[in-house]
Amino acid sequence: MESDLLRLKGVLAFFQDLTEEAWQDMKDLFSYADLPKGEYLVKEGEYTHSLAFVLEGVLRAFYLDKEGNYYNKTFFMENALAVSLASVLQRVPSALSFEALVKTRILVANYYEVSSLFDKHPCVERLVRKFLEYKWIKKEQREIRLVLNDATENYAFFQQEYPGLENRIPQYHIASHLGITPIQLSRIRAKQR
Amino acid sequence: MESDLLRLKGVLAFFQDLTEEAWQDMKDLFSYADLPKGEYLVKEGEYTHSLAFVLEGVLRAFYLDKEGNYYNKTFFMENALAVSLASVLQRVPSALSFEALVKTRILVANYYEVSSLFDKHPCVERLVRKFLEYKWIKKEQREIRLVLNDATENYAFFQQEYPGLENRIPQYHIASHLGITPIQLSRIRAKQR
DNA sequence: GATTCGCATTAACATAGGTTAATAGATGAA
DNA sequence: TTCATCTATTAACCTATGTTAATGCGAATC
Repeated sequence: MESDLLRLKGVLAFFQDLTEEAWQDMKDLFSYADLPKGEYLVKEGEYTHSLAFVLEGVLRAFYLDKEGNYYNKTFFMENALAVSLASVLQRVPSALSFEALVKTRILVANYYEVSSLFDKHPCVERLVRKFLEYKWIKKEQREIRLVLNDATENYAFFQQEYPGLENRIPQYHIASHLGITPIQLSRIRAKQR
Repeated sequence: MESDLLRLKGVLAFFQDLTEEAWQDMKDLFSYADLPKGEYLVKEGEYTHSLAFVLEGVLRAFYLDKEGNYYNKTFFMENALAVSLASVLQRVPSALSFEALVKTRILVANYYEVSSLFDKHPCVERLVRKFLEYKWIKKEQREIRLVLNDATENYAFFQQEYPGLENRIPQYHIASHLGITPIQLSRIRAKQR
């Protein structure tokens, strides 16, 4: 549907306005995909080129260590752009996996096809640069919060950052994102009531 | 001294080999600076363009919140490249301050002069890109460690990442980097003995 | 409808880490 | 040297969080 592409266009414009010609070339690179609950968009260890725009649903990007502990790095709700940046930029296997936590509908492009527009449309390269800078700042702020704040404060921040998400996915996924156990998250929620 | 520039060249080559012509243009952009203990290279709130290479000494990059709590984000020892990336890339005031923790000797360039070499020497732009990717990976790994590891594990990692630094700067700076109090760090060190 | 399973909550106990205060060693200034 | 200051350590106590286990609820399966 046309309105899905318009939503994408609007989100991209938050980072950088595109010329009409750039957008015409860009939008053709996206196609629809449906991810059932539990399906992976990117699996750890795979080479990936996916750049996904979430139309409906929720994805998580998570890291798994040798002992089997996992860490939910980021959630992607409606209108979020999901990409395994380190992997795509360096063309190395992804250290992260991306999984649909509910039935999810996305628009997905091949990042390398997008980057092939850079020479023809400098505004696309600028968009990517600004997106990277935005992610960099977000990452830096998160690092600071993890060190300076306790879990109660981080949970309050989570609720602002991902409105309503606490009612759409299991609590243990949120606990992992906060770096605590589901038991401790349950205590924090009990105090909040 | 020539050997100082050669050290810089060697460190840059870790990221990307430069053509001889690029290096000739690049090295002229650097000049010496001496920072007495306690002096700032970059102050929070300032616009900065500094790209510093540490010849001798230690710098810290730290963030200060409204309540006066500070967080030592990164230390820069010999052969490290110190730059307030978010600030330089976005040309916005730095959220971080950079301070010499001991008498420190650096080579310093204006990042914008370096970036003006991009068109003439694509290998310089590639070097910067690879440096950013390297920092991105480091940041991601640190985020994972902060969430999945406890302070004892993080201190062990710190000792590997910054060999010998625990004997060159006050313990409370290290505690801040680990997100704990100096008291807790003292307990961890006592157990280590 | 009965059963099973996944998930959230709670309790009880253990450990990690924060706070305050006292102490002592090291450093620097007079 | 002497004094003041800064820093690290330790103790005592408190809070946050982890671990294990029990409970109960709700969704999915049969």
